Amino acid sequence: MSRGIGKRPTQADIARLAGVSQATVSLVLNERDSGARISPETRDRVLAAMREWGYVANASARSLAGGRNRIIGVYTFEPVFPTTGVDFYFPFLLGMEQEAAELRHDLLLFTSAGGDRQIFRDGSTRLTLADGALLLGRNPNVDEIERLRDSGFPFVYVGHREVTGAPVSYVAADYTTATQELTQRLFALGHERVAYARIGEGEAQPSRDREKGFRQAFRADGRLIGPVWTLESVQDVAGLVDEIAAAGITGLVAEQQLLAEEVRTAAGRRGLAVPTDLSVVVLGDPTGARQHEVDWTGFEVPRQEMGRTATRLLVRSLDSTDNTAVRESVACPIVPGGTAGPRPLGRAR
Amino acid sequence: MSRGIGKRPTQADIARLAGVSQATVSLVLNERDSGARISPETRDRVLAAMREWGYVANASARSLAGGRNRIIGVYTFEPVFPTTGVDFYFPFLLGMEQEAAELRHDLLLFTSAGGDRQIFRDGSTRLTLADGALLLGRNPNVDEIERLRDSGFPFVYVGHREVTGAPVSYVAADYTTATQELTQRLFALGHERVAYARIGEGEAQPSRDREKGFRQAFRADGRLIGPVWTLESVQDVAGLVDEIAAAGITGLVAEQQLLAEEVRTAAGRRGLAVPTDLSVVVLGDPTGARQHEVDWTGFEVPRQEMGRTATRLLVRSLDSTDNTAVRESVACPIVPGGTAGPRPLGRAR
DNA sequence: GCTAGCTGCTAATGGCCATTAGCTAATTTC
DNA sequence: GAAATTAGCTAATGGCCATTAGCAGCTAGC
Repeated sequence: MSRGIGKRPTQADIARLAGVSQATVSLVLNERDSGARISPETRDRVLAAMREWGYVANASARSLAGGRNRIIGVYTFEPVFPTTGVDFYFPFLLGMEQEAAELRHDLLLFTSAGGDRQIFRDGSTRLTLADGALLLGRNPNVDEIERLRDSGFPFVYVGHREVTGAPVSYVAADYTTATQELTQRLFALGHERVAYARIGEGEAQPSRDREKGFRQAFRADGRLIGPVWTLESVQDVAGLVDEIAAAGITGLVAEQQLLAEEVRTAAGRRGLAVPTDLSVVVLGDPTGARQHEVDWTGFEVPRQEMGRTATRLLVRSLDSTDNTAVRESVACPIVPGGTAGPRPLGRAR
Repeated sequence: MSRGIGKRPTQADIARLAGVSQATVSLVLNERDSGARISPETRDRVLAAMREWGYVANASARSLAGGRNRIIGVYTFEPVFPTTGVDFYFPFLLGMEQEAAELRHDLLLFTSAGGDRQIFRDGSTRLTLADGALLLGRNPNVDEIERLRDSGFPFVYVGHREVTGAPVSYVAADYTTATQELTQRLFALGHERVAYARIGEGEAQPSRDREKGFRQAFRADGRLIGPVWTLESVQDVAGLVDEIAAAGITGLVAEQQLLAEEVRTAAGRRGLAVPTDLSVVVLGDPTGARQHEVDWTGFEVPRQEMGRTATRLLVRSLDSTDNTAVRESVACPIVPGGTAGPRPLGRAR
């Protein structure tokens, strides 16, 4: 059955077999409504030859000649699948897959970078095999992103990315609005003294976006902005709870779930229960989360939807000639949970 | 920054800029230990031009010229990610990703087929963009597999595949050995009357492999082969339990977890407890499994390892010129569980 | 001064396809 | 029956790169 082992037939081979020219084979194959016409007999002869010899077009040559490839590259700055990131990345991928399938594109997962993940490698990048790319990762290499942007290669970053120079396209979760809503929900529950806390330096974009939402909530209500505490590490939680008690805080907006968990434990030791004495909302970042028993009030990061949106955006920009940067944000669904309650009464202090 | 929007520089452009020939650019880029030598000054000039203009090689042209692409296609006969299959397919993908990364290959996920998944489409397939492919799916289209085999395109099927005509390469879980072991384990626990049961027609390869293991266990022990029951649907479980009781069966080898669950429930209603009165082992197929409370004795399908092995096999066959079909099987780890106990004593019947 | 050998580069080719200008033969128009 | 049109095809080109044969200029050897 297997003819000419190791070498697949080309259009030229088929042409020779069918007694036509290579161009005719190409025309039959692509069957456009272009000027050229092919008689049914010739067409059938060519198709028969293709079938008999198991002709399959060489996709590389095709893309070289034609341009589009209908392939979307997916590049992550951390290994996608390998264990640690599995739960984090998988929903993004899921969304991309779904949308790509609908838009009739395939996904090329760039995984081969190995240890030090970098897009460019000896002045070359495999990324360009695809028509465009979706970039992913919490700790991207900004230089490389800028270089890619300057190369004119179309891509969409999944996650909020601001770089120097010209802007890049991205899809971001709308942490700001969600944080604002959660904070206002605390206000609505009667909390007067609401604070924000995080672990780490808060320089990352997602962190800034969240804080911004927190501030907006106050501004919208015409209130004086509540305290924002930045802890260096989990060790400092005890001190944080001291401050909470001292300042009479009854509503806490916690950036990380880990932080919320620690606060809950530490507060418990002081006889403060969540949410009876202290309401806590969590801002969707499951980093280092340990337990899953508590049903935290907070929001979800719409990862799957972000994957879909990014894909849609990318394909749209591939279809158009306009290559200005685009941004889109995706709403974060609020999770009601059970850790935000009414302000404790009679707690004068 | 962005020069010549929409068009990336080619080697010819760089060559013109650096005052050399296109071939020189290519040589600098690839820097092989081939015959050609380039002086350091020229090299630097070229590299500088590449950097300045943001040169990136066109991967399609490269693969067209060079041959290998270091891309492995992944094709599934069912959508990979979309919800239902997620848990099923993900471990395979995980294994493929890991192995591909180690072997410095990228993964091209063919997802664009849309509703009716078929490899060939108007006489063409995008699969060949990759150097080879990994095929996946419980309900493959056999015609297409045969056609792909006949086309000479290298691929490895993940799962046991027998087709007509020439054989194809595959990696299969060793259901046979695992089933044999489990059955023998029942023997070792003293069970004299051991039966096999499944839901569905049992024509699929995995089903046949399991039954084979069951038979081998008996043969190895020189026993008369126990009954094999094939149920049409879950409805028939009550009847099955009747038969079990009537035949004095104390050890049951259940193909599907769903079946095991139903048997356990139905047996319970008759006052038969698992494993006190009836030992049940499950053959790794979680199809339709509902609950997870019971710690079934059975085996695991080593999906991740299968993904790795298939990838390794494929790359090895790409590296060699020999393209005969290869097979490999991966052992299924036995899960001790708690549903297989010693034969009930005094149960004369 | 002539040859041999080396260094450093280039011209040319091929890989497979899509596209277009243009050609031939058949058919229609007047 | 000549001119115009049309149907059906092909030759040629370009897309970007890797590879190889070979050329020009130089040095070393005798």
